[in-house]
Amino acid sequence: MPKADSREFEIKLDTQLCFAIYGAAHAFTRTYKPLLEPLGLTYPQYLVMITLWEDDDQPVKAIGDRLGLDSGTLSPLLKRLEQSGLVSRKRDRDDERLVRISLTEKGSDLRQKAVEVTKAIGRAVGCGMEEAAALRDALITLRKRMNERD
Amino acid sequence: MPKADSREFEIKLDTQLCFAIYGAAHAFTRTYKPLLEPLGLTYPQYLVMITLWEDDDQPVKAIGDRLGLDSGTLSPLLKRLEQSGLVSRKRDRDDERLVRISLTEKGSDLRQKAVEVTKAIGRAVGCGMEEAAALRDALITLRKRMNERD
DNA sequence: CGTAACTAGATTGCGCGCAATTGAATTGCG
DNA sequence: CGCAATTCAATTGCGCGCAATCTAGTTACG
Repeated sequence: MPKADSREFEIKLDTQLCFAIYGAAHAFTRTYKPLLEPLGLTYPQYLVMITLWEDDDQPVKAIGDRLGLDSGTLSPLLKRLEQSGLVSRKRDRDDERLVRISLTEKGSDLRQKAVEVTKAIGRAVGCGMEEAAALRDALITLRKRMNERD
Repeated sequence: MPKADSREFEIKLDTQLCFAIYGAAHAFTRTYKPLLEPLGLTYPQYLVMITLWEDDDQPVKAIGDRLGLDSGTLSPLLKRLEQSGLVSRKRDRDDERLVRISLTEKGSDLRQKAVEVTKAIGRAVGCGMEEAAALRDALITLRKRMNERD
């Protein structure tokens, strides 16, 4: 039994929740990478495309709120998606501060291939829907608690 | 009930486990950041320090295996830790391919402050030990399954 | 009306994270 | 022994992720 003294308190990597999350996050990106490569997307770009498939024609800010990313991340990312011909960027006529991001036809069509990626990931995760859903909800709860406290 | 056709299959961001992990990982780094700043560490640097507090004088490769990072990430990171005076880097005498990383006295001493960070994170997570441990184990299992399949 | 506060997006700078390449040291095999 | 294959670390290049700063457009308030 370790003493309460700071000099004796152990910091064990394997017991830390944060390290488990860190590792799982990397495992996911590694699993996604080869699946998204044929679509010409990185994982964050894939997330942006999902938000657009859910709701087309959104301002950058809305996408950022949805994904928890700021313009420093999104501006160059969206420029790359535009370069790939998947989205278009136009100023909102009524509020010229806004840049609205819309799917091109190519971007819209990509969704069909993305569905296969989602299914492949489901197989890679290799656990039941309920188990995955429970884990997901626990993580969402955790995130909310952490965001509240600071 | 959506049809099995790819054109109809929905990809809902909020139902995706990967997005929950992605978000939780970012929430953790955001929570760690202000706590680690006084120590002059980033979160990945903190992970490296933990592995060294557990086992001093390790080759770069061993640290990489432990954390799942490669030399492309570790080389510059370790150089910054050396710059901060927390670690030293010396070639192994017996096998000159290896660079052994050791804690300096300053690096060793930092552990006491790190203990307080760990405790603060525990409070921020704001859930019981058993709950956190269960979540952690579920994530470790998930990671293992994903790494096996590719 | 006009200025101050606010908001949206872009840019810069820095630190990962990872693939690919390089170079040096070591091991293995004929 | 000698050469090929392997291993380790460093480097390069690219894409996030985020803080800080900047510019332009909008809103609020006197």
